[in-house]
Amino acid sequence: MRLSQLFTRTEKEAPKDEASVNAQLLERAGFVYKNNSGIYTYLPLGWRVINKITAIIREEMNAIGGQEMFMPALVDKRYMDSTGRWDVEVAFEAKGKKENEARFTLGWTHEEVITEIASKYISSYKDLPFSSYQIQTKFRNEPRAKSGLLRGREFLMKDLYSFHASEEDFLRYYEKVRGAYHKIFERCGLKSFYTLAAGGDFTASNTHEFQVLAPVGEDTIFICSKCEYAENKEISSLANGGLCLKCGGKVREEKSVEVGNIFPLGTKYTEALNLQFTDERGNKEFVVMGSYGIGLGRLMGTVAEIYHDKNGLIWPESIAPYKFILITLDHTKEEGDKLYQKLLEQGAEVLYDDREDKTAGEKFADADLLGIPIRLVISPKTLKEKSVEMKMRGKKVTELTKLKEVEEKLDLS
RNA sequence: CGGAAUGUGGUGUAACGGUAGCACGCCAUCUUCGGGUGGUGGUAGUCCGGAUUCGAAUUCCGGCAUUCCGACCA
Repeated sequence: MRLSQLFTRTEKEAPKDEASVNAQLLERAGFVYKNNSGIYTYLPLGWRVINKITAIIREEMNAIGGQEMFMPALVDKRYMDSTGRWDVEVAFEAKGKKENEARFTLGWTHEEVITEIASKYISSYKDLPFSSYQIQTKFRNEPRAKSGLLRGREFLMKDLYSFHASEEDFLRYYEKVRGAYHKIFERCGLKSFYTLAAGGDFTASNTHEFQVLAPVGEDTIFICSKCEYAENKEISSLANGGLCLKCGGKVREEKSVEVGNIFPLGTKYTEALNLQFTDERGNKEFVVMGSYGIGLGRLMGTVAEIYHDKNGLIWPESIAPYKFILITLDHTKEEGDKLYQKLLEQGAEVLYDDREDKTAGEKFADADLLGIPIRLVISPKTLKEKSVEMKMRGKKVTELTKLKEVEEKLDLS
């Protein structure tokens, strides 16, 4: 992508109507646009990041047998009535303009919907286990959207649902999802703490959250400094400075962002929607269920909260919108074009700052703000050495690489 | 939903109740060319509705929006 063609532009000053670091940087850099409180557009650069995250999530979900599908965002009232979740506070209602038309909720979760669908295809223990996920916009009328992408009213979510013949089988899968989630967050550059928590509207039993430590987080968790056992403060029996129940290590209190959660649902939904199967002995049993969520925007926002410096974003390579940013200085566009073509031919993801009306300072400042991992500079200075200068975002050192050797020296994939 | 703050060109800001100004951006042009270069000309604004007043960006009332604190948070 040529920067001269990119339709967004960076902003020198932080927007005055955003206080959180993630929103300030992502808006300044042109990754997102705020349409309303808690409602954001992903602009081209931001959408690339989302797609990177999506790809990672898909890989890990597929690896544990999740089958991707896509459910309606308009969820008929009958679904939510089946479990008494029509009148929840966060639900948006949607209906046509005419009187007495069907009423819908804008999907804020899909347990009811997928359970009904599953009831068509699951009738025997042989049909189980089964798990399926989707990546879709969720709508929740949050009483207070806040912190940029961290708590929105409309947001992308990966929701996975699993169905099992027994509690034991469910628990085995639960642990698999746990592993997959840790991998996902790790691949996005985040260290997540597996945290015992409450289930809210979803289930009466305890659930687990994946928490990433960050001051901006709205959750407070207790973590054992030794074994990393963690509990959400809202249900915790631990105390700051106290001792861990598991290993006796010292417990500390931290602010954190809930980037994912996993819920044991038991038979709450399968009973409500009468999803039963016939077991080996011919008995009818209710299917045991779990649901597992990850907010994509929140994940992206959390990465921005953690990976930045005073000059801007610092994307982990795995989810950066582009791996390289190529800058030309002082009328070296011709050589820049050549290298850009070469990189493209090698399949490299490169953002090319070919703007001729910008000074070196502006280009460097933009490269920093955008947070592209590897910066390549071509200038009269480097060309004298028949080289291109390389610098990693967030590091001070630069090194020269011969133009001829770019392909061998750089990992272009 | 309770509390607080703030709404001025695209962005960030200034203006005692009395000419809406500055910087950045953008357009044109010249200049400069390794960390937001310098000049000249141009472009564009008081959230919405009402009230007070000779006169309202400024005061008052109502609304809407955004942010923050709290409640809530699958």
